Amino acid sequence: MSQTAAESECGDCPIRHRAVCARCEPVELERLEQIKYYRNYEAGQTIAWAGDEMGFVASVIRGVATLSQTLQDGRTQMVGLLLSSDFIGRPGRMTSPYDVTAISDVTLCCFRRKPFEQLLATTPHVAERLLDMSLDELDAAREWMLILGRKTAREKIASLLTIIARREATTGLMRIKGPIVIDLALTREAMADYLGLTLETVSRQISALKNDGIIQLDGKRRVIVPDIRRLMLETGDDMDGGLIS
Amino acid sequence: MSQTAAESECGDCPIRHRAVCARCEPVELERLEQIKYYRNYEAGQTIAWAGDEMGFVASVIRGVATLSQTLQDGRTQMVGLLLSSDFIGRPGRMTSPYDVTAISDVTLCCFRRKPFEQLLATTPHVAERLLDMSLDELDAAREWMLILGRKTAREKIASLLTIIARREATTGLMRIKGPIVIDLALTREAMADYLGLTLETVSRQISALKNDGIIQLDGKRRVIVPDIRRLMLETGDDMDGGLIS
DNA sequence: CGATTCCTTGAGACAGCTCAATTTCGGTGG
DNA sequence: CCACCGAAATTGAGCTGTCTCAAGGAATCG
Repeated sequence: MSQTAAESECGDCPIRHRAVCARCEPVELERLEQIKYYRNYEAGQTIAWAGDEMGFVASVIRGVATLSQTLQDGRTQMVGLLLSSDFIGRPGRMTSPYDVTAISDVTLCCFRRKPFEQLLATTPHVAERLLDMSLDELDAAREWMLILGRKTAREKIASLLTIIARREATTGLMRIKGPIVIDLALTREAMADYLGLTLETVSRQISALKNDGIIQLDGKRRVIVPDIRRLMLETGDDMDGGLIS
Repeated sequence: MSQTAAESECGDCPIRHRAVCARCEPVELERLEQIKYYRNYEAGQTIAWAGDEMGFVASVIRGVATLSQTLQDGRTQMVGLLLSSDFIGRPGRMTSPYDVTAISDVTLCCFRRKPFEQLLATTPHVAERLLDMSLDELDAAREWMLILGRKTAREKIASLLTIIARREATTGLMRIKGPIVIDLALTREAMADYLGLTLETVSRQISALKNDGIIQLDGKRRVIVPDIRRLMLETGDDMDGGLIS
């Protein structure tokens, strides 16, 4: 009764073809449907603390969540940025080793852990899809490691914007030419935690990119990229493979 | 005919119970056995360049290999450190996005790609194990991201030594108390590429840890840790969960 | 025993951090 | 619609950890 839209059937789900359930047959989907329930979080709310027991795994239907780790003295590093269709939780593990936080309003499609694990063991399509998604995340983590380890502050900002633009493009319509509008759910501090910088450095580098005409700002959280290729040139990446045409 | 020891059966394999084949039934093992072959690389040899086509996936039987990425101007970041039993390659992808390099003498157990993928699709135990290993690697990558993004040079060195000590301990016998001997296969430069530092900074910080009595050196590549807990205190990590007793 | 590669150590430069004001934005209530 | 408030972002000035450039020293191998 809480949200009619969200409580709808898997067939109508906006992430049906991208989430962990993407390859399910109707029969498998029916089994998933039996163990699923929706959950909402407000921006800023913690979904789970590191070490907490989590009774479910979940797909992000809507909004942005983060995984992050903290050192003794409070330094924190974001280690996962979860957008719609991304998967939360690890089968076979009761507790999350990371803090999981909603940084915008978030809706999750949760699956009770035990039945989900049984499903994994019995239906190949879920397990296959989860493997693929995990390997994609591993690739993303490795790209992220290059950013953290070897890029300058300016390159880090350009890389983050490019990554988000790329992901938004995959979801909606892909356009190489013409201005791209990026809606950052992230605060400057969250960007700093993503990139291993301070929020002041993030702010300075965004200003610098703006002054160089590579990006424009519309309010605090919206970035307009007139020419994505100019932005990509700022990432420092080897441009061999890529979406250039 | 080339190496009698290496050409032996899976039953005698030193990584039998830890590699991608760990959970295989005898029947499955037999199928694997049909598509496997061994390959050797010398220290320093490249196993694959980024973008190269790789006709196989493989398990590391012996030695140490690395995955690394390079920026336009030559800056490089290591993104994977592959020890014995680790898996190389991604099912469903023809080319490696990373440079794969043997940094010591390496023996691989290779599986021809196509038959391996068929095996994946038909035998659940290989796919299950691969999912688990991938998720472990993802966790490792995230720990690594924290190191790269937020730790000081000294903390980075201490973390690397702790990680290698931990992995060697898993292989052999685990000992919490008493001196631990770490055989680094890595040069200072490789450590720098791992940690996002320069080799000079690595050298300086190792010297500093030595001068503080936290480690001792035996030659260039062998480190003796008299008290692992003192080293772990230098990592900056939150020590809540861990192998303390 | 020379040559090569790897490692150590030093001195100065600089990118990004810290600390400290302001300013801007977005919402809220009058 | 406007005035106000708090959170978020910007900007400045000085500091510091790591990098850069450079010179030697130690191990390893033919």
